Amino acid sequence: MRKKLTEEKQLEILEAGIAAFAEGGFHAASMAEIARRAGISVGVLYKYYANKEDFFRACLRHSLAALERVLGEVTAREEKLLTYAARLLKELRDFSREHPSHIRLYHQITNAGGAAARRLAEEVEGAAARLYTEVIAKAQAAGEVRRDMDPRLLAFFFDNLLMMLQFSCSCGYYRSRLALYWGGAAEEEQVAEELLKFLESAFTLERNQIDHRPKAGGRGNV
Amino acid sequence: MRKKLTEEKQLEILEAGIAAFAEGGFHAASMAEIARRAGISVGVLYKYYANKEDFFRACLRHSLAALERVLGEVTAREEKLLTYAARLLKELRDFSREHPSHIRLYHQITNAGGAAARRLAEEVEGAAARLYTEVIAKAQAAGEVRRDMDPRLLAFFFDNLLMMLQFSCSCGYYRSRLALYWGGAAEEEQVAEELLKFLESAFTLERNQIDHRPKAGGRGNV
DNA sequence: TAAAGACGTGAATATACGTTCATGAATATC
DNA sequence: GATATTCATGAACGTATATTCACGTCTTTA
Repeated sequence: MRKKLTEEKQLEILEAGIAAFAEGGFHAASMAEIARRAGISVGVLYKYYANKEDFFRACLRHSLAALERVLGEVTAREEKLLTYAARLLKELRDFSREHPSHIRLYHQITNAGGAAARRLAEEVEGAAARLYTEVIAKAQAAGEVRRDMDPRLLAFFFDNLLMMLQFSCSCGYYRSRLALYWGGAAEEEQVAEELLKFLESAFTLERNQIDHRPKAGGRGNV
Repeated sequence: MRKKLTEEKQLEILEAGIAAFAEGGFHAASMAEIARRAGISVGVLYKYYANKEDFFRACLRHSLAALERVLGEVTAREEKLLTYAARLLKELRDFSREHPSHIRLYHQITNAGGAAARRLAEEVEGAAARLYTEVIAKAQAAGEVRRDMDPRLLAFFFDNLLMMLQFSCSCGYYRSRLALYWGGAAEEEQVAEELLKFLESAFTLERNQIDHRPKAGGRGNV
């Protein structure tokens, strides 16, 4: 009997799907085009996956698993929050350099891709949310980080900035948007470095105000 | 002769298109469905617009114009940066409460919607980029804001946070993502307020370091 | 009031795409 | 080497939808 598709070939198919879906979303990608890209026939797609949506979910799972692996590898050790953030940033940057389509695909599901897809993504987001919140809460306890803000919101803003940096490196629109701000030859390295400086201040109150004003409200001015 | 569509009707059509395109992107929306929503026949759509893409661009233009108007109304007066930011935040929040689809549509074109659509969006983004950068540079000159970072990047991070807040209020995925962090009953007001605190610190270095270290690099730790 | 012109209508058309299935090639078994 | 079995192939089918156009209706004009 003819051999089944090798595992590498199956991964190749998933990658082709991810690339296709990442470009214009679920509807824009066509099964025939995906098959052509992967160097197989449409029939094979339907032998391995029930239909387009099923295949889409498989692509998504594959992509999110990779993302989750990165996140897991950068578990917080005993270290300063900003050291952790710097490590995270570097890993994410490496990841999006190697697999830009994965980031683009993630971005796609943020505005399309049915309830099932959304739930998958929310699993990863949820894990990140818990992780970041915990790390930040610890840093607060250690007196490293301001205590006048809820750690959950600090984590939220932190993740927002991380996400936008990812998108700005991988997604077409956000890339040129960054160029609008920073000029054509955007040095991602430098942007990441500056983001750390930005975060450092954001996580800190002026030193004489840490520990002193657990409910700071609006104090004077900048 | 039968009267042409009133101007209100034409706006209604645009709004129907915006709502439809905002939901699942260009491909997911169907002309027939849009016509039904607007209470007209498909024929009319093709009398007023050459084709689907032309209509899409018209929707986009209409939507972006509204956004640009808001941005224009909140021009920076002589005031502290954070006062400006607070005003901007409030106006944007009002806008996205009234026209959530406009925000969602904007979000859509960040990952689909051809080169022409992208150029339209970049016009608005470019205007915002220039505006924010200038306001921040002024604040730096006035000694309100740290000088160890490029105003363009400060503006970039600032806009990133604003955008994410908008999305978190208007777009389905981002709404539930915020809920992951902040719990179900997300009080947008409070998130916005806390964002201001976050920004306040981010824009500031510890006071004794303002003006003293124009190239601060990584100083100690949080 | 009648004829002409302007305009909206929605069934009909063409096309693109998801999905299926009859076919044939490759491998295993004897 | 013959047969059976497994699997990929890609043309064919059905459906969805962008687009068109012959028609009907309403308004103007004389």
